[in-house]
Amino acid sequence: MSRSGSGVVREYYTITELTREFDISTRTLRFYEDEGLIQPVRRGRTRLFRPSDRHLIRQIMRGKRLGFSINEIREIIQMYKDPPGEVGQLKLMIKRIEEKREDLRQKRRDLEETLTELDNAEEACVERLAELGVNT
Amino acid sequence: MSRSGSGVVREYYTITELTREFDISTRTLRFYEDEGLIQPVRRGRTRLFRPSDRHLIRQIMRGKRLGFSINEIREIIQMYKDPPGEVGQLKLMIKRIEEKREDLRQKRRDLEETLTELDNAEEACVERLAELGVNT
DNA sequence: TCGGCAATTGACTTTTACGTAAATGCCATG
DNA sequence: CATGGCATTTACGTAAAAGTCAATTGCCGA
Repeated sequence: MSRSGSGVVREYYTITELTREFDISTRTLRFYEDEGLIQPVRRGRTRLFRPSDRHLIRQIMRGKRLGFSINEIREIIQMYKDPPGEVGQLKLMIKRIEEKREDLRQKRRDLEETLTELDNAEEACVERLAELGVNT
Repeated sequence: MSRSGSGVVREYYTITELTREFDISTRTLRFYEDEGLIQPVRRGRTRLFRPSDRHLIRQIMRGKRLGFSINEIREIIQMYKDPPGEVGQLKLMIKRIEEKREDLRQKRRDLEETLTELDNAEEACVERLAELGVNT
């Protein structure tokens, strides 16, 4: 049972569909292709994006929100891919993954600290409002 | 007891001390001053950074690691400051803080997802190593 | 007073991540 | 078959966030 046709999972997405879904421009998607982050197939000159491309775009957007550069995102995407066959490569990959995770853990610490400080700032505002006799 | 002099809390830091501590250039600190993020006092033309400036720089670096732009960092720093006196301003401030917190919560979700995927990627590598009969 | 080093200033350059415009292709529809 | 509507390619533009470089300038100890 191959489940091809008009099922839940689309075969292909057009570039405009994806620009709408992710709220980015066609220029940006073409840029990501130039950068080697995605490789949509072609029908003639027209790009056809598969679900795997769509998933990659999702990961790219996530990386962007976290403040990673295109190069860093490229590295992270590499890590998601199938592990290499050679032992040295595998060990290197594990090392890189561990580094990136340490990076993310630092970001998490930064994030929690910032959230805490914003908590305090908001509370100070609320208290100030209370002092002014404002019924929230 | 004013605790001035060679105590634990320094009165002033020089620009080079801070460039070493935070691993940034003097150009960068001057840039932040131009941008109004810090206001070191002057002795003659020389900048003297107080502990409060140092703390601000710490916050700036945190914001940078989280991928915030200079403008966003400026906004966040504003939020840490003393709350305004006027009710309308206070309510606006609270709204802005809540928005920024939502932003940070999104980042946290992105972060956890990315960490999870890197976990899986690393595990796949480790398994592959095991398959190859490598004793970790 | 002089040498030297640290700090400042200002101008110019660089990198990243796209935006924008112009010219053209492809194709369905009336 | 002309028209509209996306798509594509190529080329140049740009804003943010510094980096780099050169020319002072201030200050401190000998």
